[in-house]
Amino acid sequence: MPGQRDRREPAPTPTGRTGRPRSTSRAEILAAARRVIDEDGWETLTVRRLAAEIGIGTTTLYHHVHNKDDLVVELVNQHLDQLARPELPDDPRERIVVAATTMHDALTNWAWAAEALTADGFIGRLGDSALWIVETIVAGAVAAGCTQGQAVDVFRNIWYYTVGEVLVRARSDRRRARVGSADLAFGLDGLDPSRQPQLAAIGDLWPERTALDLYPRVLRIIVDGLLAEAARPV
Amino acid sequence: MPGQRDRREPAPTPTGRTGRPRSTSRAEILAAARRVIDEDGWETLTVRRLAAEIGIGTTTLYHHVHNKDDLVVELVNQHLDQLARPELPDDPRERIVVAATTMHDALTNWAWAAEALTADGFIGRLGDSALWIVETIVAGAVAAGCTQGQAVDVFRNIWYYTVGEVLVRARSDRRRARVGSADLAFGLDGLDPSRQPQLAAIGDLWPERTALDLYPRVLRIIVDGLLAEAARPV
DNA sequence: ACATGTTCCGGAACACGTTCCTAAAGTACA
DNA sequence: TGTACTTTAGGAACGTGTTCCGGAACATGT
Repeated sequence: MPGQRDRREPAPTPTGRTGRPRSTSRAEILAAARRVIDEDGWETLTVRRLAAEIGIGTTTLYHHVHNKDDLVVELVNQHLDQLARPELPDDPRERIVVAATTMHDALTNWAWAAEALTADGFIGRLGDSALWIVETIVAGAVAAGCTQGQAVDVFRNIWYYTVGEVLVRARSDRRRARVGSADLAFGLDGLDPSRQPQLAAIGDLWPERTALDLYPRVLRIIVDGLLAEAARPV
Repeated sequence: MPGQRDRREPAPTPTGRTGRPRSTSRAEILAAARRVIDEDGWETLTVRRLAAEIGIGTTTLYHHVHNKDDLVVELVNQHLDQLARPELPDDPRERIVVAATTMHDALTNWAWAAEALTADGFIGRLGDSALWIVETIVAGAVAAGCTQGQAVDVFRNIWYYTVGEVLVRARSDRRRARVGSADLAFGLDGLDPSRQPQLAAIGDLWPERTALDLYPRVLRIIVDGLLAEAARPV
């Protein structure tokens, strides 16, 4: 019954392979996904929509991709792949900062990438293309005097902070878009000054502060602190 | 407009009300949700299951709760509410650390609480019971010499780090439980030593390092750094 | 008693991600 | 040519969160 589709079957390719030939490829799926996102936005990327875009059955996707998370992680990988490799400074500490900032910016600029961060064990699914960042940070920490174990800690904690920053910001943006008001996004209105005097006093300062991008500065603070702690004899 | 903070009405409004009386209450729903989680685990908490537990129609839930996220956030709020208020030290810096650690521990100990963190604008939906933490941190920063704006920054960045830590750990745990192997959880096996020499060398050190709980120490580093930066004249 | 106004309940239905299972479309060998 | 084997395709169906809308259940007015 199926197969009456007008999709051209790929070349016969009599290369020793047996079984039914694939009608589509993982690459084609990823490309279509990017197309959907670019054209109609991240929110419209559903499995069915994606399948329709290619002209294949919905469930056929699952023979090329484990699940949607997998697909998104792959998209982010692909995206990080095309990232321009920044010039790395000589100072190991600065190398760490540059590498981390690169990844941070890449994740922030593509809002939908934040979705991938919540996928189970995202880091573990990074491709070679993104691993250079991890490698750079760990190597930088070692070069700065850390043991290997401490270097892992350095990366992990940088990663924690980065993920949190990207995620919280992305989620707050989404809520702000839905609610409409920037103040309401953080809900710091209508609180009791007698119980939360400082918060009540701050009030409208909050959204204005949230607009600031302090990532590089705070990142430096964290890196400095971690390296200093590692150097300190226990 | 949403104002779910000032919802203080357990009584079903005895008199003067017109219309059909409620057959259930928000409180009852929350209690049932806790019961389901405690008995059969967080994963089994579905909208239908919850409704069945109470004996009401599935969609009736949505007249008492905006959506499932809302319910979870409320559960976490309720949970933070019952948290023992720790004794706060005199040193403002230490007060910050204690407050942040309290929230961190609360979120880590209840794995399902991590789910709430991914809800849009979680902080903005915190109830009075949890706001004391925010207040404490902000007030502590001010007491330590920060301007109000800097105090907001201090809290925000502590929050970023905390969310990232909790979330990444929770997600890694989940993946590890599914995959089985601890090494695979971070996927640092089978990488190319010529391209990622440091990572390849580290190998099995990773899971062992991940097991460490460095939150308090790194938190202190961040707090110290942020306060120092705030004190530094620009 | 009946109509009106108001509030709440819940079944039907939808879109989503995902799994199962059978049929299709090839190759390899008789 | 036909039969066996192998690999892919995709429809049916499930469980999920969520919305719509008709009607039930009350208080009040006539």
